[in-house]
Amino acid sequence: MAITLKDVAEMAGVSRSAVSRTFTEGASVSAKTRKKVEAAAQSLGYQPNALASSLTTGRTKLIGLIATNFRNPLFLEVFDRFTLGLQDRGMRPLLINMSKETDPTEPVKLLRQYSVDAAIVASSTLPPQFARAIRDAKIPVVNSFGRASDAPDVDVVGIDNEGCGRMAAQTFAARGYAKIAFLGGPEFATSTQDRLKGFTAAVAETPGLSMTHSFADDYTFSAGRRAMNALLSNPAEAYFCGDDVISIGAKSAIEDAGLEVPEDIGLLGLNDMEMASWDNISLTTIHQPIERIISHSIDRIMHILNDPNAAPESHSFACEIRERKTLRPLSD
Amino acid sequence: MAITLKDVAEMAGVSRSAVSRTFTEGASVSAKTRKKVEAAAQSLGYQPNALASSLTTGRTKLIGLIATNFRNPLFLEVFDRFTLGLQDRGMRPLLINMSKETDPTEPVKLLRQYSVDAAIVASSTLPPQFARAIRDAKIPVVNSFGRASDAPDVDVVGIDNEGCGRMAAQTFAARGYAKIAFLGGPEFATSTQDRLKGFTAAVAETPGLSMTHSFADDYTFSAGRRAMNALLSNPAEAYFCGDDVISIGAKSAIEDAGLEVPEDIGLLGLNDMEMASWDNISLTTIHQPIERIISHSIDRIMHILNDPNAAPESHSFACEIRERKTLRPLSD
DNA sequence: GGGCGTTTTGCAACGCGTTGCAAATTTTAT
DNA sequence: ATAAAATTTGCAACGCGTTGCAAAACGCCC
Repeated sequence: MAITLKDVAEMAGVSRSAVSRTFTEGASVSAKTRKKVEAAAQSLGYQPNALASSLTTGRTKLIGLIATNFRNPLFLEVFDRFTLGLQDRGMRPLLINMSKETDPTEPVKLLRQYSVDAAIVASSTLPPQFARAIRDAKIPVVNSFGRASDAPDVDVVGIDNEGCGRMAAQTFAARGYAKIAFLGGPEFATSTQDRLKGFTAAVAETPGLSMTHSFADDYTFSAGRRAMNALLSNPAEAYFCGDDVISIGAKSAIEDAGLEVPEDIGLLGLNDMEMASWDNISLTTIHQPIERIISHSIDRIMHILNDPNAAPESHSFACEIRERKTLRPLSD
Repeated sequence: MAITLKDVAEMAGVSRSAVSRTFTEGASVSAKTRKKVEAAAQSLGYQPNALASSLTTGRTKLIGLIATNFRNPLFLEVFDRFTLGLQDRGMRPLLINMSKETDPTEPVKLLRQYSVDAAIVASSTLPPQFARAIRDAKIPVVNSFGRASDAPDVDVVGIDNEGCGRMAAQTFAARGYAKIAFLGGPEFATSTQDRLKGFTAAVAETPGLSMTHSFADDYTFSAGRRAMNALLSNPAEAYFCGDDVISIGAKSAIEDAGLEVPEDIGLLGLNDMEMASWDNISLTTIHQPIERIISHSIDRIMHILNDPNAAPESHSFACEIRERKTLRPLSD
């Protein structure tokens, strides 16, 4: 069927090894055989079979890319950057959709069946044990958007969620909001928990601040809307939402109730996805440096591949406020 | 390193073939050897190596999924549904990002190196020759969101773009708009061309209608905004935009200029992505049945895999208007 | 031209499973 | 119990490349 090594070898009048070596970086072939082989390969349209070669080399250049939030606009950028970044380094992303399930058994099986070189868990909602299960199967893994740790047992790169929580509360305080609230994403997510922790701590440290908290059960417009509707009977002055889309849903509920943002209720999002800056949305939000998170994640993967015994590291990037129109201006 | 067939065979005290057959659908193994083998496999944690087996079976269950519009929110649904649909059928998507390039040589090489069983070109902007190049490499392919044809040389599933163009013009006419316009997506895309064709035809057939046309150079908010800004010196009464995000960008430009939608200018989108229905956007748009397009695409792929000589088919789904708030109500 | 050190080359085995075939075993029929 | 049919099993070759090793070819020096 397809053209193989052997075909090229015969046509070029050399051994199969010679052909193999011409296609192997840094192998020993004389200029003249290389020439012959390349000519033959060219004329036959030969493409080395990456999977066959992986059998002996043990490298497939396949990277499992596991994600959960397929419907969240943030992931447009995430997929775009991961695929491009991996492609640039000669790796191929094998995409695994875990939005329906959180049990690691199946995906781990799959990663092994396809002998991926490594896996990236790109999710802020999968529990830490998910990535751990992959590591336990001896597959190098980094958990992007995961929970930072001082003593990580798996590589993690993400943001400083606690810091974001603090920043949110401080931002509210600086703008004169006193009765503030945390409207997180799914409660079980570590990112939500950590942000709440930071938020709560900052409130405790700042005189005059009081808080309540609640959660949206999904990173969606309708979940945000639902959650805010439930709060409107006795609303806080400002809400720190777990995500931009949740914020937008919340805003919709607020406006439907005849209230205004930011006059009646302030809203602070998180992520800074592209649409947050669109002027009919114009959401004040905490920017997450996705580009850096992803390029660092890929760097870690490549690093671990070169040094399989590298100790796991945890890296969290700081975030910053993007001032737009859903929060009162700074009070002076 | 990893557990192999041989290990299991030794532990179970049977031949390698026996083990292989236990894991092969419909192979002949007695109940008692199967039991022994399964016990051994279980205790060793054996996972058959899909890539090694692909060598002899010729099937990898890998499907190349090629996309271009990684930043368009429509693709959230596209990726979600494709990955889930393929997973359900035991296939694995190998994701290829072609947003930076349109030359098929590299991706075709890649598809061959990884011996994908088939490829899906999920793009309305890649030219038809792209999918054709894959077919020429003897890789089964379907072009989702591609250009329909009476005599397709590649499987295509998409929407009736010409019909959408007509529908847009007729919708405008029915609402009393006379001076209407087409604000397409990228001009080179066949989808844009076909819609323009249908739009133009319907204008010609309908007395009292006049039209102009122009293009946004990308499926983005800023491209839509830019394009509309250029038109505002002498605007039409209503615009049929090539995409919802373009519409949203256009709306932003209109409102910035102090005009109102739909009072001053009507806007009709296309795609009906989730955010179009959010009430702070509330875009009247033409709904594209993505779910059906994708499930039909996957069905075609599976069909071609079962019958490699299946003649290419072209299937286009009808679209329908989703009435919201960017167009005047029906005049009676 | 002979001797010595390098490079290049091919052989053959290997990686992990699959499969045609013939031998061995089990089942069924008599 | 025996013969015939049906099933199950193992052997060995194969799929496509890679790689350690020894042999061959090359280059260099005297």
